[in-house]
Amino acid sequence: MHTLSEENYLKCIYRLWQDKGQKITPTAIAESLGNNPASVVDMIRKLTDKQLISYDKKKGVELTPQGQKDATLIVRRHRLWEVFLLEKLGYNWDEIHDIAEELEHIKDATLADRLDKFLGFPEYDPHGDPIPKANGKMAKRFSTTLADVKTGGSCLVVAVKDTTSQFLQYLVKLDINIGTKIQLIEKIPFDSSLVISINGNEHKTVSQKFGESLLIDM
Amino acid sequence: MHTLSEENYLKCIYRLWQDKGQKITPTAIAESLGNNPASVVDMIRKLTDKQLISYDKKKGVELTPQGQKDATLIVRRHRLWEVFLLEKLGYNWDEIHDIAEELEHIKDATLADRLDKFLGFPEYDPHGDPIPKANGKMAKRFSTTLADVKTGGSCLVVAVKDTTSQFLQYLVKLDINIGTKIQLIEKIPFDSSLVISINGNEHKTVSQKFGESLLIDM
DNA sequence: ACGTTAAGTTAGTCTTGCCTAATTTTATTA
DNA sequence: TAATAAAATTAGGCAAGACTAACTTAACGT
Repeated sequence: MHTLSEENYLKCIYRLWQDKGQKITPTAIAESLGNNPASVVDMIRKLTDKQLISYDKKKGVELTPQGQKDATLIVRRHRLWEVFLLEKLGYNWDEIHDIAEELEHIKDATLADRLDKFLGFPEYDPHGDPIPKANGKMAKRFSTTLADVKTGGSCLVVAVKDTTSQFLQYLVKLDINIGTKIQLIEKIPFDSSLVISINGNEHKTVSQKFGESLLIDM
Repeated sequence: MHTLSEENYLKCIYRLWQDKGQKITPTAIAESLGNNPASVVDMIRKLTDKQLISYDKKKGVELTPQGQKDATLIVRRHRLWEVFLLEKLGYNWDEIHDIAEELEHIKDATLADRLDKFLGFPEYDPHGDPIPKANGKMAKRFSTTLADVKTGGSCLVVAVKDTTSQFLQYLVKLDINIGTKIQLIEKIPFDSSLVISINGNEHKTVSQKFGESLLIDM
């Protein structure tokens, strides 16, 4: 199988691919992983040799069918472990990502499937991301953010785009969870800040960045 | 905290210490890990610098109080994960060791305690080894083996000293489990083979090595 | 179109953790 | 006790995966 590093690169490329659908450049990968672009070039060569990705200066980095399969499995494991940590071990929303980051690399042919069964075949992880099934398919991924809502409109929080504990802890503080109802009261033209009402409560102002990190369903 | 390699050395030293109580030499560690003695010497230096072990040519390798604490935690995590894999995910006896070998290195301050609670604070792991408590204490460890039983005597299997899948699969084949009753019918003087009766069934002959790998309670 | 900046790449280095080969130290035994 | 065997150690090296510095290629604004 793959090394820890290879798996992290694969997952990163997969995420960038899902997020943007745009051309994936070495620099983008480097930024995403906090690595040096030179290191990324090394790994691109390695993963290309292993036929997990292809790289073309025009098209950028792309996952091969095998690379997609492997990356999907890593994501599947990550999200299943997150469900386990939250539901079974009682961790908080903001604590599970980093631990799942380690657990996802445990190698065993049947582990993910057994865990999936044990957890009752969940469709979404605690952050609202769909969990790939054993066959690679997965439920719909949400893409509309709070920043896309029209003034006066209401929506439901269905997922988060950012899983850092800084963001998640902020959500806890604001009492926002998966399923929370948010109404967009006003957009401030100056800096695109958003004035919102959470569950019909008093108005609060959040940044544009915040709005873009919260996935919603209208 | 420690690297994967450091943790594996710590655990190995801990095991050798528990097993024999004798002097722990670089060669013994090398054999146990399947590494070259030269590599062991490197790591001894590293762990000594980190104040986890002490090394004296006369006394051999010894764990410092901190080293004991850290090693105990690794063993705790390993055995708790084994219980989880067997009881919750339905793995077989002989499949869990290698997976737990990876899971034991997951680093999180509260993970072991949460898992312990989730599993109902088990005292022993599926191989009959006592699980260290959060405070480092643990239940009695059995030390008498089937090879110590007197001819005609009976005993109960309480643990295995060998956790390789070769041995465990052999046990499955013989229908021996934790709690199985075994009577020693005869010892063959020539090669110390043992003629036994498992749960009162027909006589079977096992090797001395086999007898020494099965921990029992009289 | 050309010069400047950004992106990508190459070359060389470092650390970790392992190795082999050679050497020194310790044990064993004739 | 000397000879030999075994164990421990040192020296040097290698692969993975990161880095910095330097160089090349691409992009972009005037």
